[in-house]
Amino acid sequence: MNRPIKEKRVTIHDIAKAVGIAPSSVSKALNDLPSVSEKVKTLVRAKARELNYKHNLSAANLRRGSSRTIGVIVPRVNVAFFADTIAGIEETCFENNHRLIICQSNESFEKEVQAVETLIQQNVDCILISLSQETQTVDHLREITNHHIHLIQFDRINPDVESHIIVNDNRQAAYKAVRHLIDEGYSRIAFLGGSEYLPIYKHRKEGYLSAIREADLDIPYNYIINNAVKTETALAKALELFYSKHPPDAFFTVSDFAALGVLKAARSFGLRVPDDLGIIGFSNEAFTDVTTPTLSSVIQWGKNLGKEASDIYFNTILKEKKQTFAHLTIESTVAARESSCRKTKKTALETD
Amino acid sequence: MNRPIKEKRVTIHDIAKAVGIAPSSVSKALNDLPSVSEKVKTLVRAKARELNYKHNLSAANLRRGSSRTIGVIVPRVNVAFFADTIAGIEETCFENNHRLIICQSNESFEKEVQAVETLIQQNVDCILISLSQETQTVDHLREITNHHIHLIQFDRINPDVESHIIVNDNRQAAYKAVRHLIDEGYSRIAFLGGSEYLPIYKHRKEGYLSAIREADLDIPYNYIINNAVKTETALAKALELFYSKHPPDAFFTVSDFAALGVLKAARSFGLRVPDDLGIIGFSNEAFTDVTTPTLSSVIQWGKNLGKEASDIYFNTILKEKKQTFAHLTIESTVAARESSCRKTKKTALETD
DNA sequence: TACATGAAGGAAATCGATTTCTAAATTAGA
DNA sequence: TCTAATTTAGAAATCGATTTCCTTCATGTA
Repeated sequence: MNRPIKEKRVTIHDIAKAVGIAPSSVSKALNDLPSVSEKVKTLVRAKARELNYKHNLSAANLRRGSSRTIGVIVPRVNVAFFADTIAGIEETCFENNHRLIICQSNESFEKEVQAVETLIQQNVDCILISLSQETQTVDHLREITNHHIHLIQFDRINPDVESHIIVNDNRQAAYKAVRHLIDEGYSRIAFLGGSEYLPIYKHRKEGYLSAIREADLDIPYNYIINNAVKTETALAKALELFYSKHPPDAFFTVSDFAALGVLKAARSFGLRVPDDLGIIGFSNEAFTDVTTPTLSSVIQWGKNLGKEASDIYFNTILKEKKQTFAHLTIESTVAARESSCRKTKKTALETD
Repeated sequence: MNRPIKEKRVTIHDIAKAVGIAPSSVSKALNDLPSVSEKVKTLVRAKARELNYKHNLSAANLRRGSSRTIGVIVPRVNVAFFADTIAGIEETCFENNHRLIICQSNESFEKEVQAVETLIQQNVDCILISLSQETQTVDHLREITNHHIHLIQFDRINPDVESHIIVNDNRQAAYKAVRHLIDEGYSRIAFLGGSEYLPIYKHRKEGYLSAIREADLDIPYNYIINNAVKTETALAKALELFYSKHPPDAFFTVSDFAALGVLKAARSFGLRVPDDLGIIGFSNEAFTDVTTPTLSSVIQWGKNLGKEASDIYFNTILKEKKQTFAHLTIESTVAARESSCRKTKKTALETD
């Protein structure tokens, strides 16, 4: 007798019929366009709520050609910096009534290409991307612009692709970190870097070198080590140096994980941190706060970067309709915690 | 002279024209349907690649009524457990050629409702959700099923809503954690819990109590403290107990952040961990590995849970078309690290 | 009074892929 | 050889919201 089963989705036609007007007017009312009276608008809005109408994005996208959705692709969502960046982007999107789709590349080139594909198919209006470590070619980024989707690269970028760009000032940040070590009286400062091919790591190395040169410090060639971003590699490399003829009295590492490795190495070798050895890492991972001693690091203000990045879309692109590409740089801050402060002693509870 | 500007998107009609067949055949070819010959299929696929055709999901969604996309809503993406869960879901989606949209509620009810709204509008086929701490009502979850979207609740669930459910065995996990403390010779075990209204915390408390009762331990009423999941609150509560007449000799906390607070409190009070005080937390956050001493915790196998959860959709719902609701439980594991092992001593480098 | 102006609403085309139904062509079977 | 069965391909309707014209009607102005 009763045959409920599959009621169809409520559409603007249903609202139109219920209110007694044309579907086109309903659409205009819901979009708050000027060519429909306030009276009709309130009527439509009320009926929409009553019928529990849900806007069908697929239909609107198809017609409009835009989705009021932006996509972001990051290597990993559970890395402090990217989590912060996403938080910033999210906030801006929310304010501007846009949706956000988050994709992870997991540092894999293949997944990154897949993610780009997905976002293009989803018809997003803008893609924010930070490249995976594996990424060497950029055809997939060109795809994005070919499809008339706005492209904003952040942090891990490739300058060969024309796009809006927003980065951290890695050179300057590294310089400040090393400067800080020097100010604390360290002079034999070793460097644990990343891949030479990624600009972020290259710049951190340059910052390190310029601080070293400026202070006129003498650094043995073996103090400069690439490809040591992980805890284990860093631990091994640090131990090697501790056993060498001229061991360093401080480490600047391009990742906090490496800094942790150095800390473990120091502990197992019997060095006191910060008295015998200074350590400063990079990125301000959550755990830097809970080690003993706490780890100094460089704060990248990811949330801020995320906001600025999405602002490029909402302001520069959408509102001002500028044709030129934005190119922004965010300054970082040194978080001097226990592991690098032997003059200006800090304790765990009062750090930062 | 040259007028590139805005070439239109390549559609199946373009392919159809180029190959010399009907658009409907192109669609069938691209979807690998049986009613079109192999010859045509290869022809179409080649031409599609050549023209750089991109499937328009909005159009397909609109027509099909489904999007081959699933949505997941979590309180936070940068919490170890949820990051793992997402990784698991992602893998399964990838294997099944579905897209994944990730949303964060940031533990806010309002944002959670917003996220649900977004996903309904995006026409996702299935929503996986873990509720925010603020969530008390569930009308928004009913919305999901009203729109004929499959609903799977995981971890932080509300049993009042009919849906597929997959949870961790929190009771059992807590029981095992406390049991472990008892086995290590602790007997005055305090409990730092969460909100009584969230099942996960309620269950952890029950597990704690059952282990205590089973061992016939005498626990003063003030050892059982709710709403202490954060580092600072835990630190304060722990200190209070240390100063009391009958201080505990161990803590079981429902979060690793709380465990960290206890550790800090112990340090500032001058207690040695694990000798004077045993500590075990919950969730196996990344930082538990790097504190001194390392923190024992409960591993929840989030990735596994994520896989099982999405399997419910791909297997139980899609393939088997079962009408009943799945109800799964995942077992957790105690990670006994330094902070709780005074009999079976562990060192930082050999843990786990 | 006659005309211009503008506001408010509607009809119909459109976005691009899918799907149903039909027709043609091929193969098999008797 | 002729009919039935089976492939293969195409025509056309469809999904739901948006948008571009129009039309109508009210208001203001000369």
